[in-house]
Amino acid sequence: MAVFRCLCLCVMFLSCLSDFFLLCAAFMLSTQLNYLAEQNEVAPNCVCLVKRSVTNVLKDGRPVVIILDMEVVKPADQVGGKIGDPTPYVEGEQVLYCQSKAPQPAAPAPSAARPLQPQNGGDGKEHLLEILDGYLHELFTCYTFRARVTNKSAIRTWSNSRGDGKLFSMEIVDESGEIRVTGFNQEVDKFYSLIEQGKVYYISKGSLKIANKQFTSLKNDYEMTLNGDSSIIPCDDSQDVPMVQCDFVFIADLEARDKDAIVDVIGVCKSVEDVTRITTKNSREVSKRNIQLMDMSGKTIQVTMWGKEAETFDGTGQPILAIKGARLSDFGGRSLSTLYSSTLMINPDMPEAYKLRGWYDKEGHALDGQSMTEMRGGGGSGPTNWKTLADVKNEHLGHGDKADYFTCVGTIVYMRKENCLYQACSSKDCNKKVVDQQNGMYRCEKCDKEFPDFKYRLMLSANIADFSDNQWVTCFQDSAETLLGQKADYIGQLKDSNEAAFDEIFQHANFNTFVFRNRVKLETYNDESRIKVTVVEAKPVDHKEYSKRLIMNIRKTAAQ
DNA sequence: CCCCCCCC
Repeated sequence: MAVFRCLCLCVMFLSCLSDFFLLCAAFMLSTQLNYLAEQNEVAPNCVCLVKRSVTNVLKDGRPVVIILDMEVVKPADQVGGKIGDPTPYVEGEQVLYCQSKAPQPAAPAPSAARPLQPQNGGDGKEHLLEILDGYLHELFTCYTFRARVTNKSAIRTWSNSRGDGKLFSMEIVDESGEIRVTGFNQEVDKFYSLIEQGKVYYISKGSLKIANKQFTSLKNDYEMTLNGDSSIIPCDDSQDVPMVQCDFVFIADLEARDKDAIVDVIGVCKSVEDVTRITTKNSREVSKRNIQLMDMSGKTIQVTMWGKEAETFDGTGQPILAIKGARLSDFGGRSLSTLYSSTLMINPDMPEAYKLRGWYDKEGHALDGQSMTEMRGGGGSGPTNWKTLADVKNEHLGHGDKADYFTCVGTIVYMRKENCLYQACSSKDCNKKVVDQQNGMYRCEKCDKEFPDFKYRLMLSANIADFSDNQWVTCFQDSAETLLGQKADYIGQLKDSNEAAFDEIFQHANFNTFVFRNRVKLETYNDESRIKVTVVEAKPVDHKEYSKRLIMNIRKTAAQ
């Protein structure tokens, strides 16, 4: 079996080298072809047959073609100068470039074995496009790809007005690029069980169709459909066929991407939530797990994974996670969700993964990261949403339907001693304020009971400040005890017995600095709206982590 | 010829 190891791309390169209209700017011989240059076989105006090649696009749009296999069919000295009138390749003008426009209806395809002949006349370029287009279709129906299956879907059935059936799809990659391949009905029966993800196959005689970019992150304008003539044969000698190709987007850059974009991302799995079961709108039950992914931009984003992947995902040791083909959502600003078609790779053997691992173990681990996903109404597990007190006001946090949560570093500048303690129901788990019956009994409305005793609980109003602003906040029991450095019952005892010692606690606690996690919500009483900030948690400042975050922010500001 | 992809 003759095996041509190339995708459609090579047709363009045939044209670039052999036709009379187009001239590509940069060709490079791959190292195994160095001998051609060393033996002076490749010289200006020689005629070459390009058998295999890959292409890259430079930042300025110029294509660079790397030739993997090539034969000099006519030495330069037998050609006698330049042939025709080549013009520079202009982005977007060529059909056969892998990121180019869709093919027009195919012209009669020339034989793949026959060299492409130039046509005379002024409409040569358009005519050429038609011929090239024919070549493209020809390739798909004649040529054999030797490619690695990087993703294989489950078998799915459909039923709609146009009929019903079953299908599967897979993603394949070779040295020239990647493409999605779909098989329907009989092809499912014929090939599905043969295909193993990660393995290499000879795949031949597919049909060509235009890819719908809405559903794929693959870098190909085309897709292949298997048909009755198609064959798929396992390939044992497959070391040289590349692994999955990713085009990673920095997490920080996801801000600028469109909602619903399909993207490739890589990051450290910074934290993992427990798996949960949810019921969809179609009353289907599915497992779900959120993780926070962080990369070297110091940004984190929430990634939701589903089903078996959610159930089996193991985030211990904070692995590197690469996802090819995740969907960008605008939930919480920006978040990601995996699709059925996503490829998840844990600690993949990729340079990006090693770089991230090194960075994270050295410095990244100490960062909380700035999240692209703003969690609203989240309890304890969301990402840290660092804000200055000025940010809280400028960004109108808490003005939405649900409360907002933010974290700040704040210094206590004042605490109200008045009414900081209240007498609470003494029964376990009831913290309701009791009414002193003035007869030695305390009544709890919630429990609808009278008790001979009560417990002191704290509800402390504090004014905290950072460099940008200050803010009144309310602390309940645990956070108030943290701020005051004493237990509520002890503070209560002192209040009744030793006012000087009670005052001393407040003196001592003033001007201490904490990390505050806060809930903020607009509250309205007596037709007056004001922001109410409640401290959810107060903890000591981790100065090492705080310093690293400040340095990161300085770097970021300096880079702007 | 599918393209469903979930929940907050």
